[in-house]
Amino acid sequence: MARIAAEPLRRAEIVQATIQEIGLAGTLEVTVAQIAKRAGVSAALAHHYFGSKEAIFLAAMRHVLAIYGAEVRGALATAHEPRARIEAIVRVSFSSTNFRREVIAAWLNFYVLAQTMPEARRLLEIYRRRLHSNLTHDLRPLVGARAGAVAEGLGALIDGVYLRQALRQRAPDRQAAAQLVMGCLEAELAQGMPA
Amino acid sequence: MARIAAEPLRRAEIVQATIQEIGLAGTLEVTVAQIAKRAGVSAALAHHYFGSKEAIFLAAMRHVLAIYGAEVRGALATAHEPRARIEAIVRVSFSSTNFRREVIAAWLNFYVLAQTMPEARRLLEIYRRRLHSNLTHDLRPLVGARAGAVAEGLGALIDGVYLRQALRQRAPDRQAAAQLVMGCLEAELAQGMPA
DNA sequence: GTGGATTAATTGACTCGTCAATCAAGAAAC
DNA sequence: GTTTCTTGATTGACGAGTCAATTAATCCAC
Repeated sequence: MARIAAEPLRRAEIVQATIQEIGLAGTLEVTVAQIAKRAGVSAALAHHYFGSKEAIFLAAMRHVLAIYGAEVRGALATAHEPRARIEAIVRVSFSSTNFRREVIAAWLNFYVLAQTMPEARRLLEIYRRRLHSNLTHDLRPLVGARAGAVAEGLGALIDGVYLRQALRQRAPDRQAAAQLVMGCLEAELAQGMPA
Repeated sequence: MARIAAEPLRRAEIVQATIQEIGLAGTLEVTVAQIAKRAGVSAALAHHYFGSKEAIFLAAMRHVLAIYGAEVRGALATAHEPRARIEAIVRVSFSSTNFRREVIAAWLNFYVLAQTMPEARRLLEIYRRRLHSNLTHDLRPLVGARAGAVAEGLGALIDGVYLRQALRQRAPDRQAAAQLVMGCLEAELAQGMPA
């Protein structure tokens, strides 16, 4: 062996730098050199560890999705009432970790990435399905057969709020964003079970 | 003078080709050569008429927004009841002209474009503001002071449905999409005026 | 009408920059 | 002295934008 394991550290640094660069540029048109520079390494090293630019993007995506997933799991672990669980998911979606400039820009660009990279599409599909499944599960006791449709709506709404935030110049207003989705949830819950 | 005016025709063809290429690629990473080839002209001609790739993208964007705007105006012209007007806007948003593969992909990428091009951002802002204004106007008599918030929600939801459709492989289901948004609208209207 | 003059339309070939990916070699740990 | 870590230099491809040249329609003077 030689040296302490630098690989995991470097990989993490490069992934972080990738998210930051995408956030700063607002685009996937970021060069490996830029990413590497921000990570404090050479472009060659980034290629050495990841093999390709695509792989770097995928790693960044996995990271963002992993963080989100972990937070959701954490929040759900301590919420037991259906209503509270749904609110927990919404709150995590607009937490300070996830609902911030770079990450929002990253999400937007991941959707673009998914247009050309099957693996990226697959990752987003997993996120979408899990969100849908979580929401449906806890909506069932509240709105019965409408659970699926309402879950679909909430999911789309969350994505829409992200998309629109990407357009804004101002810093994300987590409170307002969460409130907006909660309002819609409120209205749907008031509808109750289907007639 | 010389020849019949070919310029407007060519411009339109190039704009069409641009939307198609973006739709096909799912990305803004399309070459001017590709666009020109699809339009049946040389890349040099595209540059001649538009000056730059950015200008081509902006023209494509203006075209998509103009079509959408025109359809909305048309639909609103024959709807007078608030409820009918709101439904008209939703229906247009998921009309066969707007809610189809290429145009959806184009929208997604226009959001990315807006991250770097102020003019693109401006155009999307105008779309957003007009939608918000239209919805708020007709929501006022139905939900009173909540009109603004509900309009914001509906707008975000529509954008979200577009975003999610961009991820799907299947052809867009206009009926289902419109139904989803209508369902949310329904729930919000049932809430009525704020207490 | 007719034949240049004028002007728009159109393009192939070229330039110049950029960037992903490679490689061979150097530095540093153990 | 072996292995990992790291990089500068290089390559090869690609693509936006330019330009000079060609084509062809229309006008006008006669």
